[in-house]
Amino acid sequence: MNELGLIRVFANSSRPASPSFTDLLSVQSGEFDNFLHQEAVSYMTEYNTQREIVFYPGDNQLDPWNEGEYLYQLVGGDSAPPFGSTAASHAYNDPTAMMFPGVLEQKPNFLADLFEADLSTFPTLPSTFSAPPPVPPAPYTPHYHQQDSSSGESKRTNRLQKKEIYIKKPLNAFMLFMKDKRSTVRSSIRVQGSGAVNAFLGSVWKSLSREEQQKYFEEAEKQRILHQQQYPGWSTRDNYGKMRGKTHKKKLEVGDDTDESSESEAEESPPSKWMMMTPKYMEKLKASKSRTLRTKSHFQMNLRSRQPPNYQNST
DNA sequence: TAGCCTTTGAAGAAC
DNA sequence: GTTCTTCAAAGGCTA
Repeated sequence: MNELGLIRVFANSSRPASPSFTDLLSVQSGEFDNFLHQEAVSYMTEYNTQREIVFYPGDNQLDPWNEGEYLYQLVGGDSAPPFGSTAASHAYNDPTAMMFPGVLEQKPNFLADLFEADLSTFPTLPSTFSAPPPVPPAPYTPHYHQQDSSSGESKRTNRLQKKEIYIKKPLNAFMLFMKDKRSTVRSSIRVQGSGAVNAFLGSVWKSLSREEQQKYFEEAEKQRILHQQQYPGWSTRDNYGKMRGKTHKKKLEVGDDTDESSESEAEESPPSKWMMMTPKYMEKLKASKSRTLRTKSHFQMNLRSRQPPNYQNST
């Protein structure tokens, strides 16, 4: 198992739409190896008032998603204790010490020092740095099952399948990505519920390059074609309404925009810290300030701008 | 035990 | 043609 890990530390509770994961993937490809061997801090960036530190104490081949990968986010902001305080020390020492035994024994105030330090003294990627040839990506081997009722079926579709023959929609690229990465992320960020995990994976997905997303689009297209062959004549409309429940009712209410701005939003539960860190939440916050008469449906459409699928080249 | 939450993408419905 | 809705997965939580 690789003894690798990374820690991302945010000085504030908000952060911009992240270039960070792309940076991370650059690390994955080995670009920063020379630094990593020498420095505990692999990479750090600063944008506006945020500081992000990718912490990588290891010298193995990098793959953030391999077994042994750890990701921890220390959320700062108003409610976070000041760095250097006992509480803060506890907050970041615990997971870090657990992840990187020995590191903090040598540098007990490591993270606090980082936040006090002059960023310019830390290693960044020099423009003249000659990166080694990129590591070719491993062949994609998804470890999930399609139409396999024996493993982890969703509660709702499982229920429906017991009642009648129910053919599920093939998974799209993002769903495949989530299925592939969920377990790793869930164990890493240590949050309960899939909501936060999915929110995080959504932001990760958007930070991936098209090349990195491509394998999932290709796999989704393969599954779509296979599904078409297996169930000729089947259409997604066949499933319409079969999941209908409170969700549907709620969305219908949202569609009635006569008073949605006052009531439905007032009834929303406050977002978690984690959610407040997601780029989507920040977009939402920004949009809600300028919103006047738009309906919530319009609002959602704006956030979820569509992009043409990019699997055409793969066939 | 049903539904919510939360994400993106695809497809169909509605306009 | 554009906009909107639904459903794919996951599992802890709530009513």
